[in-house]
Amino acid sequence: MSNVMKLRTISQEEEQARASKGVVFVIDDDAGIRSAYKRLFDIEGFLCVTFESAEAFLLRFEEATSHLSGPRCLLCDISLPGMSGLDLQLEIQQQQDMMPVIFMSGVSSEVEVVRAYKEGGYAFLLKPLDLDELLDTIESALRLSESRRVRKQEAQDLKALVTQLTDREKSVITLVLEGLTNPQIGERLHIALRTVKVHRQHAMQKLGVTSVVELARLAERTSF
Amino acid sequence: MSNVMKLRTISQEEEQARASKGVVFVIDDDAGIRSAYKRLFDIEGFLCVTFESAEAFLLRFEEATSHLSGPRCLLCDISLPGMSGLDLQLEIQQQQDMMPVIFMSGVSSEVEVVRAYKEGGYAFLLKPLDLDELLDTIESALRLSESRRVRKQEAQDLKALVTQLTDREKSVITLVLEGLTNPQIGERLHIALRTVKVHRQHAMQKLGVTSVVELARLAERTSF
DNA sequence: TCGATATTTGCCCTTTGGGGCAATTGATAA
DNA sequence: TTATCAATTGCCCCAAAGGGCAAATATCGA
Repeated sequence: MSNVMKLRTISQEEEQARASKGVVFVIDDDAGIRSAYKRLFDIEGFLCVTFESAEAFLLRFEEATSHLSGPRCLLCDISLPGMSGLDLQLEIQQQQDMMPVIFMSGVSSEVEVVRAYKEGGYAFLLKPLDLDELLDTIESALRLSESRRVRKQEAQDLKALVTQLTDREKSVITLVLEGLTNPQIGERLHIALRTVKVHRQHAMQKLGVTSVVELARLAERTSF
Repeated sequence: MSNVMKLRTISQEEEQARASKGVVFVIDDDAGIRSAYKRLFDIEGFLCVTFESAEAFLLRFEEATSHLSGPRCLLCDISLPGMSGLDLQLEIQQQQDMMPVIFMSGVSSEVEVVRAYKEGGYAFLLKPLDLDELLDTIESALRLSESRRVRKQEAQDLKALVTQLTDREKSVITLVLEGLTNPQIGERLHIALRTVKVHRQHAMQKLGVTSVVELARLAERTSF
């Protein structure tokens, strides 16, 4: 393995390690400001990717970070040449990711601020920026992003489990969750007691639960 | 019953009916504006109570509406003589009620708007107000207030149920919720199987559930 | 001191739950 | 056409849940 390869490998690991702590996208049309933020967030241990415009962000942020996992947020100047921060925000809210957007601005009208919040902006920072406030905001935005991701992942996992069930198994489990006993379920579905037991058993196995309590807990977190 | 009494009774019923739809508190130092809002919200079927200052609101809103139940929100001009809308907002966030606060303002600096949102303001409306937007905002704030109330009520009810349980019953139920069987619980607590069953039975009765599934569901919504 | 409540346990009985073993039927994929 | 899988059911067995009846102890407020 060449030295270059070694370095590159280390860099990828480092990249993922940073991404795990948080990916901070920065959009600003001033190259100096971009590099200042990049330095700051690099020091803080985040992975920072900067863009010069909203259009550039939409085009490239996905390919730039799709191989990386971790919470993410966007720090965006509200007044940008081309697509504005507010319009970008609308785009982002449409995506499934819904990454929190933190706006910043030096010369904002109150109308812009109100619109930013109304359209789901996570925060609005006015220049001159307070460094501690900036970092606090970034961190809480990343926490929100992470908790959303976790919730979404859980929902997906559960959905995957449930789709493994056959129709019969699903209907049996549904009645179990309504509190019916096996004999009652048998009557309801016009099947023998033994059949109910088999379906119930299979379903419990597939769902990876060993007691009704676990089953109920799992069912609370999804919708059968 | 005198005619006056009759009228008063009807008025009280009407008052409660309106309160059930929603109580809208309005704070503005301009008497003309206050009465304009009052007329508007009266027409819309809400119960509207106006105040000329934040101080007056804090002093009198509770006695004025404590006998009435229903969702509530506050529509407040941000610039008021004396205590400002923002300071009032801080007070309100401390209360258990946490009624949503909608700010309005004609001449707001963006700093004020940002602070209002950061401190938990529900919305910010800029003058000139759009009537539809105002009503939409009021209604969604009232919905939020209502859902908070419902959630809180549920939590209280459940807590009341749980405190009815004796220590022994609680510990048995806890282990049931961990998925242990009665014999296992008996071993764990060093009590006879029959004793476990009795505690379990009593606890289920007190909690008003008839199956483990219901028990688990209930437990998901509380923290034992 | 007396009655109410909580805690405990034993005996006994019925209903449920869980599951092994075996067999049939129908559908679907290789 | 064959093999796999879902659905079905019967027989049998054991463990667990639910609960009636009765009784002993302990605590605690009236």
